[in-house]
Amino acid sequence: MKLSTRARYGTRVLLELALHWGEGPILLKDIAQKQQIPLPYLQHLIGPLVKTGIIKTTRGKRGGISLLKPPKEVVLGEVVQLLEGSIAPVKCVDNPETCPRSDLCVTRDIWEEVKKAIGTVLESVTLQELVERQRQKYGKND
Amino acid sequence: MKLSTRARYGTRVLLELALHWGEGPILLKDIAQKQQIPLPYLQHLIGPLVKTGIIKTTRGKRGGISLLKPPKEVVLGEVVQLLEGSIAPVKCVDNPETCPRSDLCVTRDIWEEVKKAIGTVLESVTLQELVERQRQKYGKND
DNA sequence: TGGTTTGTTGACCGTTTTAGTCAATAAAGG
DNA sequence: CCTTTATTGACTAAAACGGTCAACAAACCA
Repeated sequence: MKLSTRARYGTRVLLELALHWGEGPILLKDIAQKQQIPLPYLQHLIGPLVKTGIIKTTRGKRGGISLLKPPKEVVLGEVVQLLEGSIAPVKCVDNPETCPRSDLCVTRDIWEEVKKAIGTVLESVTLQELVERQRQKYGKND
Repeated sequence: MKLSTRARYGTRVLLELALHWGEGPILLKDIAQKQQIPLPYLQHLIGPLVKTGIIKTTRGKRGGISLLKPPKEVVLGEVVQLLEGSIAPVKCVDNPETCPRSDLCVTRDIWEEVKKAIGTVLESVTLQELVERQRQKYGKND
């Protein structure tokens, strides 16, 4: 029932980008350092984020990565979903056909409710909200 | 973000016991067959359930395992918690000291909300309710 | 043009976790 | 004492996971 490091790191990366929204590309190296993520690992993390159009990358001098949408429009649900593959606590919730007992299994119904509950929380949080929460904790100082 | 097989099997085992509440011990072998769980695996599953007093075991002829409390009093939360170790989606929610950034990390706050949401669902379901749901799906026929 | 900066990709590795098995043991019943 | 049944511990195979390395590609700059 643990979230993968991919998803945890991924949200932190996007939070970092959201904090610097509007300031142009941020270096992977800097993100790695600020968020304490191994750089080579980070390099792989961003792949899916680019592919789905959440961030864009810029190469060469003064390059880096940056958000494609304003923080207000990026919801945590899609991010976790993307990096985690699925937020369902069991396979059969997303793919009933993987278990022959799916249609009559009452425990499956519970796992489905769990998935919904998780989804509700994650759909209700945007990067913008994370930024605001962070600013409240830290004060404006980065 | 997947539930372990331990937890999935475990709830099915308890459901099976709840369905036969009041009928005396049920053979591990029968449970294994009905719920399609490998018997040797099942043998290990029950260990923690016995230890925490959710079920009791009886050896020898006409032995097996049985619930210690009525199904109404067994809540899914404690079962999953027990078999899963924890329902927190990240370590730092249960043990803030495992991450130095815990007190200032806003993503951690979100994971905490996720944990609460999962907990709320699981605390709201008892074995008795699973039994009733199952009877509704199947009719009274086992 | 060529070199430097930066992201991109794919192959690879070591560890841990997980699901599952096997076999030896212990208790209860008949 | 023999059979039935649960208990325990050692063990294994496979997958997942976190992480690294190195070769490559694009953008920029001089």
